[in-house]
Amino acid sequence: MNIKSSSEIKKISQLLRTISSTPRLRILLAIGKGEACVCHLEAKLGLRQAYISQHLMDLRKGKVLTSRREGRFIYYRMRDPRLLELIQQAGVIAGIPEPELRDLLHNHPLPQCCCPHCLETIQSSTISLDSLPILKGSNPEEQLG
Amino acid sequence: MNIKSSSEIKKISQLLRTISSTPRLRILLAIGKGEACVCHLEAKLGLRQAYISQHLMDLRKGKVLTSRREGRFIYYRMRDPRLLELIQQAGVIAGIPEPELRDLLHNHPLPQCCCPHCLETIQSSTISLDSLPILKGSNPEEQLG
DNA sequence: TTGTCATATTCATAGAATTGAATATATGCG
DNA sequence: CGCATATATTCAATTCTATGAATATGACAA
Repeated sequence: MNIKSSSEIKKISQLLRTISSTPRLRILLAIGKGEACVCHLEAKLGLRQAYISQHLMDLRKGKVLTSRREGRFIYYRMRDPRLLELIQQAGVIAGIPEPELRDLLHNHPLPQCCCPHCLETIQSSTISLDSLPILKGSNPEEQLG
Repeated sequence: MNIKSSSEIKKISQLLRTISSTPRLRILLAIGKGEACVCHLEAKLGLRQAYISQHLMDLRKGKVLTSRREGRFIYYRMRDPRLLELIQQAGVIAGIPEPELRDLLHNHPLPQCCCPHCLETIQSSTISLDSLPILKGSNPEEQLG
């Protein structure tokens, strides 16, 4: 649109715009430094699958995330881990106090997820299996491996 | 909208959204670590005054800029200078090479501007006055002090 | 092949952001 | 005061973006 609006500025603009939406920020914080599959994010964020997939598509198009298939599951991770620091710095500038910020960036365990990664986490964590919420139409063998 | 979308995430989201628009990014880069008045930005960016003022209003509402009046001029500056580093870091993550990034962040002199600050800069700079572009309806005495 | 599970895609639309045009305010000067 | 300059505000129209609903794809198992 503007002659002087260089392609470099457009790149920065696109990156910031891509990560600035609330659901996408939540997805990025949920992925953190590791990996997450869609069902993981679904369980963690309480959003519908199709909705999450749409935002994951945006994040892929915006070169923010990469994906990797493993059987039926697709795992997403940051293309550049420095992005997490950028978000953190944005939080600092936005005036969020340290404790809240730390909490945002900390990844709590995820008993509601059914993917292999999370099952491992649950088995090796100190969370009592009795405290797990009941999954709708769930199959105990699948849930607990 | 989403129960789990905390107010902290909304703050980060709002900050990023505010700075992510191309014209606003350009304004922020033009201000840099210093101050700038509207006419300065107008000259530097080649955008209309009302348009710039609109975005400055957004940036003020988004707590990104503060303003200070000095006579007829109003000078804007970053509320938090770390924001410039954030933008720079976004540039790095967006894959902009160092030289281009350095150029984006570097503030070139501004002969087209008429505010007292710029007149000082021109007078103390090594730029030949003969090379200055002619302002429409300009008054040489005002231009050169 | 049929079925099921995990995930992706398409489409329609409500709502938000961007922008242009016109106009208003505020300061300083003569 | 009346005028010029610097900046702000309002309003309407267009253009994006976000979201929901429905459906499609792709892998695996029986």
